[in-house]
Amino acid sequence: MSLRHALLGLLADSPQTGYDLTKRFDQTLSGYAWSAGHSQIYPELKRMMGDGLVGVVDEGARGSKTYGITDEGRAELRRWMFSPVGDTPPRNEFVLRLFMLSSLDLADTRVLTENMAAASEQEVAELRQAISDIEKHTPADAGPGYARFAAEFGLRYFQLQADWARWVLSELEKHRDQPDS
Amino acid sequence: MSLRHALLGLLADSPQTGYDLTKRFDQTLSGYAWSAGHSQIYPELKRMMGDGLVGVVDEGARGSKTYGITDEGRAELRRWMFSPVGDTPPRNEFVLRLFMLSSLDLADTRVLTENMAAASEQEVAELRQAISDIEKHTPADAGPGYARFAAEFGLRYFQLQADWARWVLSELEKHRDQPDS
DNA sequence: AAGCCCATGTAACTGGTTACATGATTCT
DNA sequence: AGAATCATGTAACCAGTTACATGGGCTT
Repeated sequence: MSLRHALLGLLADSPQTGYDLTKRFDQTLSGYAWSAGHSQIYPELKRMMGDGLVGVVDEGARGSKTYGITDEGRAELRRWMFSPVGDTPPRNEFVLRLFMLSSLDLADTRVLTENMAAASEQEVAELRQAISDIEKHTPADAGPGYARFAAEFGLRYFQLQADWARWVLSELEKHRDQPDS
Repeated sequence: MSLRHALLGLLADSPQTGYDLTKRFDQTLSGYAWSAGHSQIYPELKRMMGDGLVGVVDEGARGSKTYGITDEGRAELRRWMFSPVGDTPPRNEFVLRLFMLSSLDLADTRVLTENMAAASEQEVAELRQAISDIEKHTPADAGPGYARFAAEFGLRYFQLQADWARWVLSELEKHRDQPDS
């Protein structure tokens, strides 16, 4: 049940409403980590309150409830962070396609791989821009930048996709004389 | 509905039974692409036959049915391969944890990051071994090795995780004088 | 004959998505 | 006044997991 721990992690940073949490999922996690809609988040927050992991720390306008993490919640989050990974099976459509490349003929494979490389390079460029923006607005003596860490991971990930696709193209090039092997 | 396309991709390689397909998911795809159990695969194959994407090409012992991809199935697979990615949301527990690092104190962050680096390095070593085994048994004049492409991706992916984790540790080191920022 | 692997299926349940529904506040 | 955004919720549905169930064929 990773949704629960994702919510605990976000609330560990600062207390937030279900609405805020929905946006955070959309903006920061849904890229390559996890995703959830509000219809899943609101009921889960209630259940987590029942389990003592979070509490309502404030009620504002429009019936909004601000949830905060409890000590018990923090302990549970830490326990999860240190537990072995591996339970939830991965779902990565990009990688799935890459495993299926062999179902195409050579010409299609080249076109598709070229597309993948270009798309990944596009994402690299955007992330590089975003990171340099972050760094411009961060004083040199600030503490460790966790948002920066995540962005760096994303950058390296897309760079990997691009490099890998270019490498596949070069391997395919070696076989251009035997088009049907 | 990626399960359907994963099955089409596997059947495009060669006709197989539901049982075979279940094993292929386990052995090759469940690492970082996709996963599915037999209880999901058997009904889906039936539905796909209803939709004309696959057909039973052989019936063997123990009531086994060997499915093969149809022309219609091949066309659908190709259509999917060239369609924009992005529909199915990612689920990657490792990356989720990495986004949650900031919820730990500095000492815990160091220990956990060190663990992540070591685990990834272990996987790199195993994959490197597997790849060199593959290459030993492949004649130099063989066609493009798609299994090799996938393994290469895996290798680079775990190498990325390891490198990133080591980089985070070095960044944290820069801040060891301000333990609570 | 016993044990293992092959082989297929269904049922109950859980997690996740889409659609429906409502209303308050803020901005223009 | 109208539109956009804030804010929460439920219901129906779909995808995926776990558990239950059965039996044939192969090896020792």
